Amino acid sequence: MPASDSETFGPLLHGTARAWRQKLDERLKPLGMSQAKWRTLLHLSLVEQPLTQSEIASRLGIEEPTLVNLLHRLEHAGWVKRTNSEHDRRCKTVTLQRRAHRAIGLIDAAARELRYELLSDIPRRDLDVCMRVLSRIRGKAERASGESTNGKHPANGKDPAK
Amino acid sequence: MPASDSETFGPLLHGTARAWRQKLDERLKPLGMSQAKWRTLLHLSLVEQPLTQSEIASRLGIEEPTLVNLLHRLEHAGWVKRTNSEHDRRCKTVTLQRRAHRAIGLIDAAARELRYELLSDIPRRDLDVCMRVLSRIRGKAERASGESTNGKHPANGKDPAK
DNA sequence: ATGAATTAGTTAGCATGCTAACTAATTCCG
DNA sequence: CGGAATTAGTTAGCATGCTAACTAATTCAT
Repeated sequence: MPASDSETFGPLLHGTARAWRQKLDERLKPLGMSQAKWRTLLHLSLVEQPLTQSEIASRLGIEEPTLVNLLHRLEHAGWVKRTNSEHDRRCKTVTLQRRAHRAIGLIDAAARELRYELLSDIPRRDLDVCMRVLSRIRGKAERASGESTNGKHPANGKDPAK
Repeated sequence: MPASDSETFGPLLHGTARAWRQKLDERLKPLGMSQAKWRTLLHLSLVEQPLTQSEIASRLGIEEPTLVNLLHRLEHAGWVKRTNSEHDRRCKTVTLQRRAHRAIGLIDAAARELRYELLSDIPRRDLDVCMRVLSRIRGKAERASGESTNGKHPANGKDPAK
């Protein structure tokens, strides 16, 4: 039974992502930060123009209600500020507070340090292969909801209970 | 800048795992199931002896309180039953209900089908490389909490607010 | 120009994960 | 034996994600 038994790919993928996130969260905790919050701040710091909430959600790849919640926490802790847009009264734009500008360097350094620890001794070529495989899987999982790539599988027969 | 910019490895890993889980949950939904629940049932179905809760948590790689919650839902929906152990009154053993035995085949087929769709056209060798890389990363992320591999980074300066 | 459709944001409610702090039972040791 | 330490399970409270259903504002189409 090779280490590559594809039965185990799902759990392995899931477990690796979880372990990485947990490790990062553990390191960011003393800074009052977490991966989800940090990612948000980072995206905000990379643009000049303030973004609207839906733009941010889209960049982060999360749903709007998830972001609303996240922003509540970020705003409450003084990392960001929400401002009603002039032009479109539906929109709010989100800007970083000074505090965030000051902290982002530190936070980013912790993330980069972890990345280095986890990836540095893995051969570049293997990493490349791995990233291509992941991209491909993610692409397929995100595209196409119902349609099987092959014609097989009715994929449903009964709806037990409920 | 190649597609393999290691800056993007974290988000890619995280995003791929999320896309996979979401796709599976979407397919299991009509069966009243989800990835977390299904994994639990699957582990229970692979042993003859009923397991205790702590054994299950350990096999699933989740914390006990997380499992307690999960089992509440599984029990409430009639998938499993909890029984007080005779020998050790602290323990409870968990067994599958008939309903679960009947459904597991269906559920497993859906999971296997998805795995096939996502992985089948990826060259075996690439998949092997990818799995080895992931294993290595997970191993490093799970081991060793504080110790940096290099001596750099004071990694802390202020504990803002809170 | 106005009613329908769309878009931005929110709230409510759930699922899945965590840590901290607790109870009850068992085991370990002196 | 009997108190200390350990183990199993729980509760409480939070973070991060989701969908569904809602309000308010804007845009589109007739």
